[in-house]
Amino acid sequence: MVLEQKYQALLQEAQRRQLPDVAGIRLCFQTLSLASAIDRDCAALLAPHGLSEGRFVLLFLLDAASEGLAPNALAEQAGVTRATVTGLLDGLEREALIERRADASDRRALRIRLTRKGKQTAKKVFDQHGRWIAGLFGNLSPSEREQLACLLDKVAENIGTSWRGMPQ
Amino acid sequence: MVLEQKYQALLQEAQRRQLPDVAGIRLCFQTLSLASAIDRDCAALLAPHGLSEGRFVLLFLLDAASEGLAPNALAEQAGVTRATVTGLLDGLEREALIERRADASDRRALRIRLTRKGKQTAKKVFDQHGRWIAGLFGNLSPSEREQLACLLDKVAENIGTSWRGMPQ
DNA sequence: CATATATAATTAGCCGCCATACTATATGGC
DNA sequence: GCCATATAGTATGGCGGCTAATTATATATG
Repeated sequence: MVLEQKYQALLQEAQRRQLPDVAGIRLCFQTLSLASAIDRDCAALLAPHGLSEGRFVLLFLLDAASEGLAPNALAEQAGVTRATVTGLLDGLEREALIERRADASDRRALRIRLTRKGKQTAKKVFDQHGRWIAGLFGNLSPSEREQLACLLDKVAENIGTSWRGMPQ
Repeated sequence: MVLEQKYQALLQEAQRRQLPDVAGIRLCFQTLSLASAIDRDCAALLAPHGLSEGRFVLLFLLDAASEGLAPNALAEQAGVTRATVTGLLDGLEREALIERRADASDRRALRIRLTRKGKQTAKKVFDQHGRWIAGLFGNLSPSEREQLACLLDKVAENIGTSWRGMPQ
């Protein structure tokens, strides 16, 4: 697997400096490079539909809510700020995939609904996205998948614990 | 391991819709969530030094080049555009970690050098960063590391091949 | 020598994310 | 009923990516 250019540069430097645990560093960079590659692939899949990953998430959430959702609910479910949702909705509205309607009972609030085009796009994209993900991990056997999940969990345990309180 | 909020929402929807291969989807989201968590952790480690990940990479490259480097060389080694390097250098210059000097032999070119503060920061941060990474993967045995690297490679093979030419 | 082309760095504008600050509206306590 | 406080959505500005365009300088070619 090819590391991202920046990681290749960092890794080379780490080797030159004979840092301890170069293998661990390489593994870290490999993980990050894979994730970036997946993100890029996903972005390339979504772009022709006028979607980014953030917009896609909102589209998905809205498609599941036939009555529409308020921006603050979208923000909470997507795990981003309301300000970010405003920006993503601007994009979706430009693409004519959603519409903002005033809420009847609260004049501060909005109700976001998919347009007809939004629903059509959603249908097409979800299908494609599902097959894409299935393809990504399709050549791993069930036991390999379990191993991978287990190893990722094991790494995740260490995050946030490994440098706080370090001698600066 | 806890998935990012957005992935949790997507996964729940995938389950509700009974999409095929929910396990594969979960594994994908787990990988992406881990990478995001690593990035966040790294950002938190670097921020007190006035560094982002991009700036850190340049700092690393510059520390290795005692004679300084031109922005275009930095761009190439870091794998970003020269325009991006200009922005990163602006940040590093604001933090007084680097200085831009005119190149003696080519009046278009610059030579970027670390300041004294830049060198000191570099030394501290590299050390801390190295220990941080080592800690991240420190609880994996050699054989587990090899397994993980192998599984990541196997996933990486599928990227870019799994949706091109799909029935849209 | 003059001109065309290539290269170095920057600027400007876009995207998606964030935090912060603002306006409008609801709501609860006195 | 009035005012403090909370909430909804947005505006603003920063960061770090990108592409495309600009300006200055080098270099190669006729």
